[in-house]
Amino acid sequence: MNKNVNPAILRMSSIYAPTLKEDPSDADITSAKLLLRAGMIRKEAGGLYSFLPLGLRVLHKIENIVREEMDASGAQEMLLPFVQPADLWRQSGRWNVYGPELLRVVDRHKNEFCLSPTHEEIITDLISNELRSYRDLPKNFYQIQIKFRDEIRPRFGLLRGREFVMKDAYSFNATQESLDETYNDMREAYTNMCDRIGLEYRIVDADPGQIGGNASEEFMALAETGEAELVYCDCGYAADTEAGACTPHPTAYPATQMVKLATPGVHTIADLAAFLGCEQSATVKAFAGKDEEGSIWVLFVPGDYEVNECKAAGLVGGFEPLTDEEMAKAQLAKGSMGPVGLPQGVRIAADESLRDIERWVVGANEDGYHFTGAQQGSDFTVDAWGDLSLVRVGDACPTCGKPLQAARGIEVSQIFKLGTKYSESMDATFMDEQGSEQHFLMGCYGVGISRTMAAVVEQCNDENGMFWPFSIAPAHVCIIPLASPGDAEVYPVAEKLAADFAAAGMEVVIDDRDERAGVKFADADLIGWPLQIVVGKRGLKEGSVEIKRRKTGEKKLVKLATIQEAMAFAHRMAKPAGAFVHHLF
RNA sequence: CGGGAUGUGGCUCAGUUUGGUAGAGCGCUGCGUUCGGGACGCAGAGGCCGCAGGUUCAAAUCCUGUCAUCCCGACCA
Repeated sequence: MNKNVNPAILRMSSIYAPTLKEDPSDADITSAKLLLRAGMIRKEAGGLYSFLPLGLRVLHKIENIVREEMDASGAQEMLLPFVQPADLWRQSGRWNVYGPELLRVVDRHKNEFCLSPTHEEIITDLISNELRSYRDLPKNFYQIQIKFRDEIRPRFGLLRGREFVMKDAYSFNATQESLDETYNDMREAYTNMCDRIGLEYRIVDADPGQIGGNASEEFMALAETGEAELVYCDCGYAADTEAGACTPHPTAYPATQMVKLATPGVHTIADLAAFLGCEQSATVKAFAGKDEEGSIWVLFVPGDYEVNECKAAGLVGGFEPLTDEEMAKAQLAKGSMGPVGLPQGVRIAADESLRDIERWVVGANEDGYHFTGAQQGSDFTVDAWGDLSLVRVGDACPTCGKPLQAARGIEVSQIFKLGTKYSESMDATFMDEQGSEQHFLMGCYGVGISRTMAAVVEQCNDENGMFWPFSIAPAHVCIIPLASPGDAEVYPVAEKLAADFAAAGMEVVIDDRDERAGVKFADADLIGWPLQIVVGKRGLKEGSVEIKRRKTGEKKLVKLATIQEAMAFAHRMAKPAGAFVHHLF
């Protein structure tokens, strides 16, 4: 094993980074293909990856940025156990709720444990014993650790692994104002992280969902390959499509009494509107599902909108669409459901916007028939009103009214106000100023570290490979000597450059392999070092080397003397990486 | 968990329909010629064809089971 004479300089001749010419056949998304091809990660099994040296360098850089921002926010780092006793999960009630995604194991004493998918239980248990007074609050603890979730279908490389690296933080606050403050601090810290990492992202309103909190936002890295849909507006508003506020404008169908119409050949809302010669917005769409207790609900939204199942869950308390069999069993006529004459016990929920529409055009709960002019209050009554529609592109922005635009994104992090959900179930309390026991107000704040790495690649790639932002690149500069190792003309210059860069605080790698120029160029492009410096005989004749910016492809011949000056400058200013680039181009 | 597809040297794949004992390209080793955008020649190494049964004189190939991977659906950082 060769000792590395200057540890600040990476050597391609010894780094374990086996690059591949072809895409591995089981890689299904750009980031996975490129990270695998660049020798940064390897797949062990479905959703399980090894990080090779270069990949780990990137991962560590992201971790450190996250760590710095968390520390700056006043949060304190901890490390909680990865294997957790089942009892804690039984206390919180999630042992049964979590389902098969929670991987359960039994030890030699037949005690049950789980591989932690998240750490609310253990942190709450940990601090509840010793964080006793309002004087100790607020506190915010975080850790960077592996999580395990036994995904139904792991895919998309690091974007949806079963095992993944996450930063999770949990805050404990005495008052709502304090929780709001911590939440905002986290929001700011996350904004800083995303900016430093170089992501193109949007902060979107998210669905607090079953976690039971009352506010939540997600940081979405914009990418066509993202799984999440979002709507946004130039004014800065953005929301997860599932959480986006939606204000449809249904129109009234002209009718003064309820009429039952035979509607042969009508199967869809479009058919119905055409049959009646009206806008789709003048009809009402129905959708059946059941709540947590199994009670059946039929939801109604304006005909030109879709039902938002996520929001429905919030309104009626858990929501699952009925299967065809369940609908038949409940005597619901698929395709012609309406609020008039529903079976006993079926409840009705409707979109807020329909409140102002007195008479509806709806199914007659009988195949081939519809009602026009079904009257609210007399022909039927609505049990629950709420925002139930799925926001569409072009809808008015809730803050400024301009038409919303659509995009896709990768959820790289999320911040939550949990409230007392876990402190109540785990009975974690503190003593307030009045000397009475209170449940902690909690917040939780997660960053998908390994997912972020993949998200960056999804944004920063071209036909030749990746290009890393300076802040998280495995190294800043790759020096490429175009000669056989030991060449007396080229190598001394290349080595000197490498040493000078390293001395000035740059992370530098030298491609000292005995490879042809094409191989070195191709690998450098694939791995995505932000800067490449080609040292060849051609340039050296004039005392210069070629500098290439990977991201833009810009190339420039630069005199060695100029580089010396730039390094001296960067050294004086104690500003490494960035300062070089500006001075060299 | 349903529907579809695929498992063949390190990687990407052909061969399976019509059974006859395994191939190509890349990569790897050695020698030579090359050397500013994934070079060329010659000589090599490397596979009980995912696994387990079965049919057959004979199975990568046909049958059964099983495991894994990928795609499409319901869940999620």
